Amino acid sequence: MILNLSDYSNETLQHQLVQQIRALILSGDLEEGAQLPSIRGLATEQKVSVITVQRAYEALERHGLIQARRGKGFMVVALEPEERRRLALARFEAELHPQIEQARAEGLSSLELLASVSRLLDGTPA
Amino acid sequence: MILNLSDYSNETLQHQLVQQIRALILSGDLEEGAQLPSIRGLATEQKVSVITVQRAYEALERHGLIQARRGKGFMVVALEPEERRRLALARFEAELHPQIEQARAEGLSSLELLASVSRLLDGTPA
DNA sequence: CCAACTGTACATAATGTATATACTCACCGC
DNA sequence: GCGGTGAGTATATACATTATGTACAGTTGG
Repeated sequence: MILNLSDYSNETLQHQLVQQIRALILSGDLEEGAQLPSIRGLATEQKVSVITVQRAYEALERHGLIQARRGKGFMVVALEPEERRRLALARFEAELHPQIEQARAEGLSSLELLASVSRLLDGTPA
Repeated sequence: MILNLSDYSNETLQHQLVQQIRALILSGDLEEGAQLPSIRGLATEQKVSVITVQRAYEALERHGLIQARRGKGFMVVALEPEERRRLALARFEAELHPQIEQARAEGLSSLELLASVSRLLDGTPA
């Protein structure tokens, strides 16, 4: 599995794992029913501890994205494309909402924020 | 000082302090040159430990928003309104950028993200 | 049945957060 | 000038979170 973990990131290893596997699932790169690497396999491959992967997989399970089968491993659950889109949007908005509140509290207007977001989005193709 | 700290927030007490005092400064509610409450004073008022306030004030000092004077206390530095706006925008964009990257990695398009942001911004007056 | 692989559980160490307290510096009144 | 008071700064400790390493229990295939 192609993952890009950094020991220098502000994000915990666990969080990096969750985010990157989540992206593979919600984008459809990891298909429903697909088998995830075993906890030990991924820990060895990514040179992290077993518990780090375990905790990441548990978080993804709580998010409803994967399911554990003891003795078999974890696999991707079946989600409609619309449901995947809904989950992605929900996460984005949940993260964005407090940032907007803080920016407003700091004196920025909706117009300024919208212009800022547009600039960030224009930086890369849709 | 009117602050709203919650023991039940996902954010650390320290972070809550930083964000709320930062908002008071950048919005202009706390004027340049204004004296901040002493570390002990604010700790007593907000019923938190002295070190919690100390760490928050240190962070705000690193952000360039306040300055310590031993024996005198901390005070708000002089910032042009345009500089305050620039700082507020920089924070917002720094927080938003990784969220946009993650949302894209999860399969969302720029149009979807822009629509989402607009919805969130339309929820409250500019 | 047994070996190998799987997830799950547990003990330990390091780091971050928060509390309480002590030390040092600055200011002000006598 | 000196002492008291209040300021920031530093230190020890406890707790929560993160990560490592290892052992236990379940599953599968030969």
